[in-house]
Amino acid sequence: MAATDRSSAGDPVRTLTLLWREAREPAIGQRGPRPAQSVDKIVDAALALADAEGLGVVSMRRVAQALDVAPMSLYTYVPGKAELIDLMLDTVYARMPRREPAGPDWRDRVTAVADDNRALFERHPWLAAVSTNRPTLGPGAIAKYDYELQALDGVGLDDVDLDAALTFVLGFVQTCARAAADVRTAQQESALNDEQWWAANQPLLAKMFDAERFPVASRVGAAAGAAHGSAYDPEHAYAFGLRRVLAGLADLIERRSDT
Amino acid sequence: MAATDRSSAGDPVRTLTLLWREAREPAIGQRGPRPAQSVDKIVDAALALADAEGLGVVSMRRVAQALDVAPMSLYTYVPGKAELIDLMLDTVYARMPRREPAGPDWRDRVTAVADDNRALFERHPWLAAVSTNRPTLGPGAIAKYDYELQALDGVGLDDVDLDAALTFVLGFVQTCARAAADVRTAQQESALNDEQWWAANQPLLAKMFDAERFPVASRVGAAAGAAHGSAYDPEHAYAFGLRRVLAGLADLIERRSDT
DNA sequence: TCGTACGCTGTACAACGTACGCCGTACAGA
DNA sequence: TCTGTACGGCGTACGTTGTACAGCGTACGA
Repeated sequence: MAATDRSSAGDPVRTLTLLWREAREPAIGQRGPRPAQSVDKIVDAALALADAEGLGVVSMRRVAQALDVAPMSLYTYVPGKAELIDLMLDTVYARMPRREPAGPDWRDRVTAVADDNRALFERHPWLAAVSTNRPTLGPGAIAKYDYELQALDGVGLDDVDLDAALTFVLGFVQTCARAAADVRTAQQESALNDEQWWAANQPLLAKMFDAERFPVASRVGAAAGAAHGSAYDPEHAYAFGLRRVLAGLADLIERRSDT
Repeated sequence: MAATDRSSAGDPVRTLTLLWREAREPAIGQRGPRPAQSVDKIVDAALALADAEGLGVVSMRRVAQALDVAPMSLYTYVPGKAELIDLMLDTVYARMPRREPAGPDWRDRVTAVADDNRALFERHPWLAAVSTNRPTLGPGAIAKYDYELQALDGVGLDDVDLDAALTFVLGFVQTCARAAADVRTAQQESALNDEQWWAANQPLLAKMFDAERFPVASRVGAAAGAAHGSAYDPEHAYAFGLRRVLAGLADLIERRSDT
């Protein structure tokens, strides 16, 4: 299988029991050598590797090497790489801070949720590269869900809207984080600074910002580029977007005027 | 290089000239055999493959096979797979419909932009699997940018906010599309129907929806699951989110009361 | 003490992107 | 018309990935 870095393939029941650390399936008698590793050790090693060098270097061989173990030994504990990534995800979810509610104003509480999630993506940049964040339904994900729902609980939304509102907020943060990560990697892998880039693309830039073919794009693109110092400013996008998100939710919470 | 399915590595100048179909670098004399393929033929073949069978089967070998050509021949026209994906992206952007403005109300115009983008992700499901949508700055991307900006031009936003607002809308649609794609693939690869899944996970479900440990999650999760018939309903998430997005933008456009 | 369950691992396979160098074609210049 | 050479095409090979499989040795249950 040529799996891209996606989570969770294979038997979903097996994945779930693993996430909840339910009894492993042999485990009847305790014959044979005692396990020298553990699921947690493997997940921690993979996490350390991903945090330090990115998801790209997280291969089964590399994780095994970090544990001083043969690559195939990992498969004694984990069904495959997809499940390992699921475990990594659930682990960082479980370790997120669970503060006291940020205040009586739901806006402050939602802002805190958004900021915490943004910080999560900053602490673990590889999160933005995991293609699927499909709810793993592990203990960490559910604890996170429970905690974050509380920020919006009691403001008068029914439960269905409550769930949708949280999904909306988290989706926004994720999009921002991914965009920010894209900018970072783009900057890293092109060894060009801005000046060199503009010089090298001089002839094309005229076409790109052709005010006749693309009147609005050339005008707005120039203005945005000048304001941010580059084509995309993650910080500004987050600040702007969060205000829109809060205003959008306010319309639902404080007015309830639309369906 | 262990590239995941991401776009654009290598020399960005080369990528840009390719996107704009600028003169290829040899092309001084016209010696040697005439090219039997072309960039466009290759991109079209890759697009057909991706549309039909997903991004996972788009390998250089497979694209070459579709063109009845040896794998390495593709490298005569395209520097590598990353650039090929950039070209695929820009091509589908270029082919998006460019309608007349949807009406005098900016809400209708923004809704049309969102719907068109959602349709794009539905027509090309592999788009959701491309990890990076970093602006390729190809002709298609710029034409799309120019066209979509017009939906929000003239409503009283300054250019910087205009750019940010569009980014905000498109980010929302992208998040929805990715989530929807995740649901689809999850359903496909687990051959379990809902009933079997619930039966198999019976013992774990009690823990997962433990009303003592996770009071809010269990309550809201149950309500949302019952309302949608599953854990996540892409259609509902899109409808809900789009209303929030419009309300969030309205707060900026019609009130301009916050910074 | 012995059988066996089970942890561990070496080897191997299929698939990937792509570097390298050869082959043959067909035009530019003579 | 002839020839040198630029260039399209591609066969081979390398390094990397996830992981199937079979064998080996350990340490507990009986």
